[in-house]
Amino acid sequence: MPKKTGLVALHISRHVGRIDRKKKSELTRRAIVDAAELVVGELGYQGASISEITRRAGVALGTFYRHFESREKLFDQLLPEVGERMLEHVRVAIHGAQSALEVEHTGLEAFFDYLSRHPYFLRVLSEAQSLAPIAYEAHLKNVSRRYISSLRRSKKRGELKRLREDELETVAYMLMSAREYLASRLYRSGKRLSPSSVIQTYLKFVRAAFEGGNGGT
Amino acid sequence: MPKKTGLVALHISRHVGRIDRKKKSELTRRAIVDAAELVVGELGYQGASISEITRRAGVALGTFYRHFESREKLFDQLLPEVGERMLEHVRVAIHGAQSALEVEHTGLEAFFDYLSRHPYFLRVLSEAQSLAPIAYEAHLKNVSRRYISSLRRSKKRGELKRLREDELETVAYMLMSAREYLASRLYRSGKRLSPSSVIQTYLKFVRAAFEGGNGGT
Amino acid sequence: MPKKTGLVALHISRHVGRIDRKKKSELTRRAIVDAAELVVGELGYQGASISEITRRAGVALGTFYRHFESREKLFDQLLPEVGERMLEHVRVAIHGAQSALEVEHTGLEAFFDYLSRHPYFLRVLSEAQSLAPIAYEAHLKNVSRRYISSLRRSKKRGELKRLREDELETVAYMLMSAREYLASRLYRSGKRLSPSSVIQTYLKFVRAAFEGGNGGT
Amino acid sequence: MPKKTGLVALHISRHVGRIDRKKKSELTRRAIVDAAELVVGELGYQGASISEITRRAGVALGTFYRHFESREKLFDQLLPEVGERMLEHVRVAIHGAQSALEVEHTGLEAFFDYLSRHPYFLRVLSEAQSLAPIAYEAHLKNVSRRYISSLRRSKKRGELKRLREDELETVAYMLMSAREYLASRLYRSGKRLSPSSVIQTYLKFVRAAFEGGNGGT
DNA sequence: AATGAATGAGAGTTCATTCAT
DNA sequence: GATGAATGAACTCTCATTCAT
Repeated sequence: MPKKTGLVALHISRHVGRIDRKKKSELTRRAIVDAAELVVGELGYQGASISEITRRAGVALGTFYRHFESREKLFDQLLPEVGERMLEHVRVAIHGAQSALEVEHTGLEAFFDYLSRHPYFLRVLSEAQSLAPIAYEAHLKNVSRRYISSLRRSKKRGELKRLREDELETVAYMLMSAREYLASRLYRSGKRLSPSSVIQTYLKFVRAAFEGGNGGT
Repeated sequence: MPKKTGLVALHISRHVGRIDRKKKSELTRRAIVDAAELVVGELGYQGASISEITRRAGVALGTFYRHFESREKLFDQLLPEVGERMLEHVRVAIHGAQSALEVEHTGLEAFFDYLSRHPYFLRVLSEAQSLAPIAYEAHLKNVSRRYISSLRRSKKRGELKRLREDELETVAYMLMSAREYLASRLYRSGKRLSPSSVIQTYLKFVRAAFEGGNGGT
Repeated sequence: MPKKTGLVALHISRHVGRIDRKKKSELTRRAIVDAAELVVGELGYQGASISEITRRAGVALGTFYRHFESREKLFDQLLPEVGERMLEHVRVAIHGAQSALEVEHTGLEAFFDYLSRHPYFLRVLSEAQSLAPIAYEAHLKNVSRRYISSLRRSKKRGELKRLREDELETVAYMLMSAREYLASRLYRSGKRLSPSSVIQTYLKFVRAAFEGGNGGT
Repeated sequence: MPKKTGLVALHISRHVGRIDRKKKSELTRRAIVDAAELVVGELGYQGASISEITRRAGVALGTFYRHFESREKLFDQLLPEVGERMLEHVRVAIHGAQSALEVEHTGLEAFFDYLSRHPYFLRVLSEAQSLAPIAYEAHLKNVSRRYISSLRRSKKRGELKRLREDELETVAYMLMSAREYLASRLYRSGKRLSPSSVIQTYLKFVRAAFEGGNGGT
């Protein structure tokens, strides 16, 4: 019995060993991604050297290259990955919203809320446009896909009478860029504006476009 | 006599020399700025090395430091300087517009027109947000000051009833960011959208916010 | 009973296991050596990383260090080991040759034949001179020992009248180097010469030195 | 006068300045090449890191890249450059030799003489075959061109009756490789042989092939 | 005996900046 | 003022080797 158990145990321990290794490796990868978000948030993509990232992640420099092909490849993955966490936060918040305008309202509040809790995210997002364009495109796709289909559903429910189906994409991009930009204004530099007043103005603007009858053209 | 003449001549030549020098120096400086716009437009701020910029400007590397304290300082001045040329183009176009909406319409068309004529400008503009933040702020100030006071004038003429005075700044930022962003979409990457359709949607959106009665809150 | 059987079985299996293990271990070692020849042949000693060698051998990276103390130690053993296979091929071919000249002729043909069948060998051989000097010396010793004693036997049979006993070593080295070098010329780069014409010239050269009366000094 | 002289002096000094700079730059380049020969001679191509080479040349690391595009490009130029100095030494020595055999004799002695005076050259030469193949080819071309035309001239003078015109290239390669190889034997590792005895055997070998009537085929 | 994630020294290369001319 | 050779800190990336499993 002990022998068999021993063997079984061995068998298991081997198996467990592999799982452990894989798990540990996954943890290391996550540590690097988290450190990268931190460092990019503080120093920007340019200042985010591999040595600084690994130093903060608490791993050796060479370890980086077991998890990412290159610095560039990390940056290609960083925003989509941490962006997904932000999206999840917003998704939860807007669940159950009754109208397109409510989605805008709750969504923008949730976005601002996420930013105040994750101060590093905004720089990861905004610098990506120039410095990690592949990541930015991927993230944008993630966001715009949901955004556009949300607008479409609203239109099918009878809202957004002014906007044609084929205009929803441009509208989505305008609103996403406005949100991102207002966020930059709020959470960086001067900060002369308050989140709530910005939200109010944004909503007023959006309401005008979303409500009312057919807007022509 | 010859001496005196010589001296006078020298004096004159010195004087002329100074004017020439100043002129020549100014020309050199301009050559560097122009080359910088070109190089940043092609290779981005990151790829714009001093040696590449001076090579294109046709001056020696060391000459750069006669005109700019450092690479960063050049980048601090680049966008405000070339941005002024873009603004002038737009300014001329919107001169004589009768309403806020017409300003928007003519202004956006002029902006797009400028971009298609100066393909390097867009990258200088959009990358500046991350890579030359001081320049970006300065440019933004230049643009927003004119934008906001234009909106104010419209409001004084009885337009923009929905918007309160203190909301004009936020509105201006939203619209500037939307313009810049739509430009990125149009003049880079996929280009699935046509300028005119984007302009139409943009205007419809803006019209909704600009026209109509008081929008509450 | 089941227990005892179990134990016996275990004992047997252990015994068998040991033989198997030894065999398997030897197979693994051979797999690594073969992979190393392949990789060095393709990428050179410099490009032959442990990870590439083990990848091609189908074993884990760490397994390498069960069989070789270090990368360098592998390279110390590689050429002598694969060189022995080449030598065997030549040995078989020259068996029964009637004169020193016939040995030269058949041997050179067999050498060229081996190279065309084992395209990886030549690089393992020629780069070893710089990059695996210990291996090169060992291989050279293997080759020259046989070569010199073959020349000696010929001399004892009355051939090679021009050459003194103490000159045979230098002659052997000259001929070996010429062979290796001609092989490089033939099987690499330009290949403007044909094997048979090179062999003819080589033999003419050797014949002159091997035949005829005492050459003086 | 002083003024004019001053101006002239200025003019001259400017001109001289440029020449000085160019000269100084050329000296720096030469210092790097010399250091590279030294380091490759001691540590081999593999051990010849840029940092070690520049350290010995007494210049900053970055200076290297003002004179060579890359480490590889330096290695492409190193052997042809230092090889030319060796060739010059040999050229002077064989000047006035009366026969092909005398050329061989004087040339080999001069080669060995050069090697004993420039102990670093041999490794630069022999490792180049594997580690700087472009340089090796270039050097070989330099050497073989002279060698082959020297053999041709001898043949035209009635020597080398055994060898056909089209065999001279193969013969040249055989002899060059034999010389290089014998040099390796003499100036590296064991050194059991003396230069003079090696030269004697080499010459005996060559004499057999060079002299005598038509050797058939 | 086999595994493969982790390590970290060290490589080649870039480039903003300096300064003697 | 203009020049451009020289500088060296800082970067990304490689890979032989170790060792816990």
